Amino acid sequence: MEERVRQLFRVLFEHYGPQKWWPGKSRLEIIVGAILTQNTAWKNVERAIENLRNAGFLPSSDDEDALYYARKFLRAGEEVIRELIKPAGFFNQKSRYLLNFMEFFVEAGGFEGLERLDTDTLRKRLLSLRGIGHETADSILLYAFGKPIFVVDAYTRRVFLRHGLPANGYEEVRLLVENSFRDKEEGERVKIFNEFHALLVRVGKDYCKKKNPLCARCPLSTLL
DNA sequence: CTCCAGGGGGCCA
DNA sequence: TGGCCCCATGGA
Repeated sequence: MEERVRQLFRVLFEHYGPQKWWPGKSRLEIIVGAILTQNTAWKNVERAIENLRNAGFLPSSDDEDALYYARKFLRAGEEVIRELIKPAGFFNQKSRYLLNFMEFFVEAGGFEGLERLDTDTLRKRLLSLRGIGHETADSILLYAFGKPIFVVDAYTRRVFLRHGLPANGYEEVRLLVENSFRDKEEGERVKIFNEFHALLVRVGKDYCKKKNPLCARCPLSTLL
C-alpha cells in the first residue's frame, strides 16, 4: 500500500515536474489564500487577494511584519473585508473566518509565537478555530509553516479510490501518505508533501473531475 | 441552462 | 463516523 503511494508520487513528479506551490508573496497571504480557496476556484481567490493587496491588507514579502497586517484586518472589520473578498464567494462566512484567524494570530504573538509550539499543538490550535477544518489547517501547516504534514483533498480521495487505496477517513489517508515517506529526512518530506498535494490537484484538474473519472490518457493509468 | 471549484459548519441518525 | 444542506461567485 505504501509502495503504491510512493509510485503515485514518482509517476506524477516525473510527468509534471515541480509545481511551485504555494503561490503567494508572504506566509500571511498563504494563510489567507488557504481560507479563501475553500470550495472555490483559485482564479476567484486571486481576485480577492488582489483586492486585499491593493487595499493594503497583505505584506509584499515576509520581510514585513505580519502582525501589522493582522491588526489592520481587525481594525477594518467584517464589512470592509467582506466587500474585498467578494469574488471568492461565501464572503459572509469567510470574512468572519479571516478575522477569527487574525485575532488568534495576534494573540498568539504572530509567527514568532506560533513557531514555539510543536506541530501537534499548533495543529490542534488551528483546528479549534471556526472556519479552519482539516484541509485548511494542514495547508497552513505545510505551506505557511513548512511542517511535514500531507494535505488530503477531494482530488486525493478520487485518485486513491481509483487506485485501490483508502480514501475515506481524513486522518487515515493523511497518515498513510506520511508513513509512506517516514524514512526520509524532515526537510525532504516537506518537499515531497508540498509537491505531492500540488501534483494531485494538477492531475485531478486534468483527468479526474467529478463527472469525469480518470480517463485512459491519465499519466497514472499505467499503474492500474 | 447546469455543473463545479485547491471546504467547513451545523444538524441528524 | 456518515449523510445532507447551506453558503456565493464566476468559468466552462
